[in-house]
Amino acid sequence: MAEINRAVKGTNDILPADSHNWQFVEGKMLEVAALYGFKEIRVPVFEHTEVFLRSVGDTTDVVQKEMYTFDDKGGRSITLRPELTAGVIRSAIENGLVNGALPVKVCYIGGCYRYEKPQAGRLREFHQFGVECIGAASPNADAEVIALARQVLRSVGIEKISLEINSIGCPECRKEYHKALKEYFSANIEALCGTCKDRLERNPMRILDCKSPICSEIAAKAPVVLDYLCDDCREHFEQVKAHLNAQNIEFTVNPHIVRGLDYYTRTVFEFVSGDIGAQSTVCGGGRYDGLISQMGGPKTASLGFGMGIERLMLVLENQKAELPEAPKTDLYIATMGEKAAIKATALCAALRDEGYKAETDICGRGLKAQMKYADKIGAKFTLVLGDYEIENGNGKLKDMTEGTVTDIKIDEVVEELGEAIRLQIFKNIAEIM
RNA sequence: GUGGAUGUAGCUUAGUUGGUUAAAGCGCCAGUUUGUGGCACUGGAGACCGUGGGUUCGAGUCCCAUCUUCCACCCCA
Repeated sequence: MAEINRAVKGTNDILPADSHNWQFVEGKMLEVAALYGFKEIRVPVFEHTEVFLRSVGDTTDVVQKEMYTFDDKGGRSITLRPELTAGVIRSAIENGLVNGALPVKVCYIGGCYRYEKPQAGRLREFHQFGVECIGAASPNADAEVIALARQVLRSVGIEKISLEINSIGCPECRKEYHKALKEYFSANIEALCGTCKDRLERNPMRILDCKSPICSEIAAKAPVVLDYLCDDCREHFEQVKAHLNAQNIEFTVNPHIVRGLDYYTRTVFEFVSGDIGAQSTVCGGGRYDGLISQMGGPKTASLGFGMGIERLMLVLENQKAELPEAPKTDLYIATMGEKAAIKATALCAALRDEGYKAETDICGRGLKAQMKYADKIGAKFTLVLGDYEIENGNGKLKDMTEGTVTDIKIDEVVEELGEAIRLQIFKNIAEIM
């Protein structure tokens, strides 16, 4: 196929047959976030490249090899956002939110862009839902944010998913830990895989979640972060766990989860699914107490998470979760002849004013074809309009699931349809009971 | 960036050891006395066989390159 009708590698279309699922999921996300007092924030898809260098970290893979960066016509270096936290924090500082009432609770839904090789659950354009809780230092903030993520997952129908948490400490205790790790791995350097040898200098914590069997065997006996936490960090982590337990949120402490973005401190967590292939993290987040000052704002303890919507969709699909059906047309008006077409236009307008989904033929097709179409789109009712109905004002309303027909007055179609739909709903309820 | 698999109508596929005008099912459109969808029947549209080279008298079938999609590594949501 020619390039003109092919989507860019790693991008996906959300087609009309699926869009209602996205609307459902996104609706739940905003709804649940609102329960915790989080309001939506919308920030640009691109930022000055510097925003991401400073926040995500210029030694991370995301920055080093995955960013869509270009110069605009004014000579600015621009980058399509690889994640949303950086832009949201930039906005919070720029607009003075961090100087207002704290905590600032915001959430977002939007596209992110990373130049990676696509595979299951990984795209070059993907969508994230996330929250940022700015100016909340207490451990119950951590638990609240985790609870929010969990409630979102449950509200869309995901029960089977596990929560893993860890603390990677503050810059103070991490320094000690890094030293201990380097010593430990240096002693075993010959056995490590190639990438891990590199990681030893750059970021020794990454060796902990290496999947090579030899490395992970060595890593299993490595010093554990939790043993190196300073008193404050340890106490914070204990409190986070206590607040999670208080809400009956199950979790496992996994000392090997290490987030790949530089800004994380103390609490980090992931929601992981075994149902979607190798890219199993559906939601990842944590605390970033140093980020805001690092970006030129006041020192403000904060945290948040990002949730991959495509991955969440995969989980729903693979766990065969039940999603609401797409909304169907209430009434399809099949017409025969010019006069009927004009009448149908008027009736549809009246129905739509009252909030009913009404459609009529706009292709100039025959009656049979129109009925077929009404069937295909799942119309609840149909009404045939021809010379006869126009002349004496009476018509037959057909219930498409039952096949039954009732006489109605054309000019009272709004009331008649409303009544018919109510009857249908009662009947469905009666059947369920 | 590395490795493996893949590519024939909108979808799912068939296509013999290379041999004329590339098949089928589903879907789409139209008909089976302009008055009622689901069933059946009939007909129709729709494919430069992913793309570009090469081998050959001849390539959807063989070779090379390239791209896409899928899976894994790396990394992340």
